[in-house]
Amino acid sequence: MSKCEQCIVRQLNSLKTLTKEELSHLTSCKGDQIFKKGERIFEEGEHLKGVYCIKSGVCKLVKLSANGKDQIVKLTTKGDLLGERSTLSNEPTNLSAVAVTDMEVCFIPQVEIINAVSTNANFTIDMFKSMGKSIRHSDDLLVNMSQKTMKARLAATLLMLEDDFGKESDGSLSLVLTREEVAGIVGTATESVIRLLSQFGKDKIIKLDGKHISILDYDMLRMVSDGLD
Amino acid sequence: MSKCEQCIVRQLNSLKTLTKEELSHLTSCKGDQIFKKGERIFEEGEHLKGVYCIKSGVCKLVKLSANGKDQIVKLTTKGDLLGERSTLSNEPTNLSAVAVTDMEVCFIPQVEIINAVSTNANFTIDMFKSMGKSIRHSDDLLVNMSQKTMKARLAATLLMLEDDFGKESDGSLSLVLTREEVAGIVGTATESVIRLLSQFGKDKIIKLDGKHISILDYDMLRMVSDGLD
DNA sequence: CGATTGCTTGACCCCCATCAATCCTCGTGG
DNA sequence: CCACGAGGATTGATGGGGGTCAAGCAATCG
Repeated sequence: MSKCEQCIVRQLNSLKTLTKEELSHLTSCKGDQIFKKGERIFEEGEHLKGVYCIKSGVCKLVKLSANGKDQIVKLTTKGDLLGERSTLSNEPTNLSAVAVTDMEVCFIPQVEIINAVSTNANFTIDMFKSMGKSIRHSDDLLVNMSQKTMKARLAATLLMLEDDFGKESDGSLSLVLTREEVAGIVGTATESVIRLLSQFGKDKIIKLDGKHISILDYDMLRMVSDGLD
Repeated sequence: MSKCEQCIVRQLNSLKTLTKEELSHLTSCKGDQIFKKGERIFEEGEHLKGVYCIKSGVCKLVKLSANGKDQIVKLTTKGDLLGERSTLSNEPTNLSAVAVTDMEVCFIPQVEIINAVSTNANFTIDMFKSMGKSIRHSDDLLVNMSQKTMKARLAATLLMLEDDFGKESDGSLSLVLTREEVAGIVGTATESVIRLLSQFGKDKIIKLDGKHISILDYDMLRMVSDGLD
């Protein structure tokens, strides 16, 4: 069981504002967990007993829509917290969390979070900031989803994937998703994703190598993402 | 200038957690403002100096998309706070606020809010709850926008309008919007809204009387909203 | 090495964005 | 009181986007 004081990941989220005392206490009460690719961390409607801090791996937050298809609302990774708002507002989650890759996470009990909020003003402010960012993210996404064409949405998604997860030395996107998962982000059918991707390939905007995707022409991709093509 | 202590509207939002002392202080430093239909309370990208508490009227929070069309992200009304998250996280707004009807609002300076957060734990918790609700709302909307057909989105919008704003004694929706505004919520062209509305009318699901809309068959409307028709 | 899961392509057709023209309605000024 | 203009509402025609079903292929795994 690793110590929170020495955890690098912690620097990436609101936990960075905790004092040494708070951290050492946290070490003693947190729990470490492993989730394998495809496993579910929690389920839509579940009542969470604390937050999860991601040490490694990638997780998708999904919501089942009326038509039975999963919509990926957000991808989270190293340093992100899961279930903060349910824990803080003491309400069931509205999303399910599913491991996209193998993951290491720390579980932090609700009491600790509530405690930190009521005694550490820095922590509170930081949580407000991160929730604010979350809302902004949702709003931006909302406008994208409702106003852009599928092509533009897919372009935006590819740019986002590179921005958030980087690329390998060969230039391909580090995070490898199934076509179905990409479709879940874009909000369309997998066939549409395939067709659009192959069109981008023909247009030399991206390069397809099996399931690996490399972006070749960033400017063009950005233009497509803005609907200017 | 009315007193905060006696303000009924305050009961509807996080300000209800303030103490008598905090309220009487608030009375002395808040500002009252009137906005006429169509006026803009604040603009996307603006740096807010505090939050607005809506005493009466309706306001739309909009975001300009790349294609130049306004997307309505949220409608707010009596008791809602505007600009909470920008004020708390000290960042520019990502949305513009425009009066849909004439409005009375109170302006509360940022200092007061920050102050309340750092001294009043109840206020903090309540703010977390309301921001949590806001995120949940955005997520739900996101799934609706990305997965549903226009018809289903419009049906969902009509149900939402009745839920949030009620109906008149004659059964018509209390909040009267232009077709263009409805289109801005649904995320489509005004012509599509018109065509879909008239189709709902023919199907006896709603009744159209000029710009006034009455819902006749709730069950059917809910089914359409779920894409089960 | 079968079987399940994911990928790809084709065909079909409906939904909806867009442009254009007309009608309606209401507020304003003469 | 009426004329007129502007913004909103409506209808039509048209074409492309993308949803859906079906079938075949590749890859991964027990």
